Amino acid sequence: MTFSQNFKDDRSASADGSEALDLSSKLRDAGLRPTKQRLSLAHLLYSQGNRHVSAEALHEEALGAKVDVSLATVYNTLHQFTDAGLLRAVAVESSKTYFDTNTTDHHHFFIENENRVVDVPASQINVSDLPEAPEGMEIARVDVIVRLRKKT
Amino acid sequence: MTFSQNFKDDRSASADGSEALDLSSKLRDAGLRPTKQRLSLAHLLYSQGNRHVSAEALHEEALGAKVDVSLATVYNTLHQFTDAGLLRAVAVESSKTYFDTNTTDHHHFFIENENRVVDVPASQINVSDLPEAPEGMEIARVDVIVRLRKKT
DNA sequence: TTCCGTGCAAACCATTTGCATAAGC
DNA sequence: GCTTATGCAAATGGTTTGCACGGAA
Repeated sequence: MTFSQNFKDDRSASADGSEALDLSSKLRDAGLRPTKQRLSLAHLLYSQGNRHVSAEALHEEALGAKVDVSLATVYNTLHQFTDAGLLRAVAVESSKTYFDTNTTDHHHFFIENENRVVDVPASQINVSDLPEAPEGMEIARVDVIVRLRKKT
Repeated sequence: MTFSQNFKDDRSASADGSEALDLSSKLRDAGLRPTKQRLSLAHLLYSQGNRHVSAEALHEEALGAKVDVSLATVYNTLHQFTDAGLLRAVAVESSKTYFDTNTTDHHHFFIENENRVVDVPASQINVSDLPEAPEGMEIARVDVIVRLRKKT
């Protein structure tokens, strides 16, 4: 369920193949066939703690790790993972979409001049007195984005 | 649509001068030459209370009102207004950028299936216990987006 | 074998840019 | 007149789609 943030060997599966099995079942549980590409991307995404990646960045990372995937497949995979609840799309005003490997309740810093997203644990921000949702609507989620800029 | 709209609390509504003069000075004060196109777009934006528009929607609205502007000029104008503090860009995950005529402190509902943005007064949401900004950074703004979906 | 997933390239859509013309001052 | 805006069309950048091939069940 949760992934250790301290992987000593982050490139290859452990000797008994347990990480590969973990990822396989994670995908299978989500209704996704554990194909080579999906497993490789899942490994890149989930073996380094919480991350915020764009499709393009993940694609380059994959190529750098000798994982041969097309950009289209990276997009498809990111969306499939998101639909399956394995990832979460983060809304910032930049034109790119960022995918967050942390799907638990939390918020974000957005560093304006670097276009970078950083997690803020839900416990560190208190949001209260939410307004009522209009008739027939319900609150799906509350996102808090704390925009940071360089101090002048 | 008309110049004779009711403004309950709008202090910029003119007492003796025309609205055109108001908009002219508003633009001038922002360091922008009050050209025909900018005045027309400002009129569309600011004569109907608070709005959230996309560039394309504003362009169509302008054409419908017999205001002849190109889409490129609409984009340029929206960004100039935003840089000048007359508008605010709203970040939602939709691929489009929305511009908000309300530049005061407030938050947003985002209606997921309609891709629509609605203001929430700052007074209706309480955000506290914000985390420290990292070294050398400061908090530029805190955006709260309450995502709404149709109740099932 | 039957599908589903993948790769590729072309398509798409929102947005930006370069450059010649037109408008403010 | 000198400068700044505008319009157009072409370029861009992120993302998506259609279709033929290849791999998983």
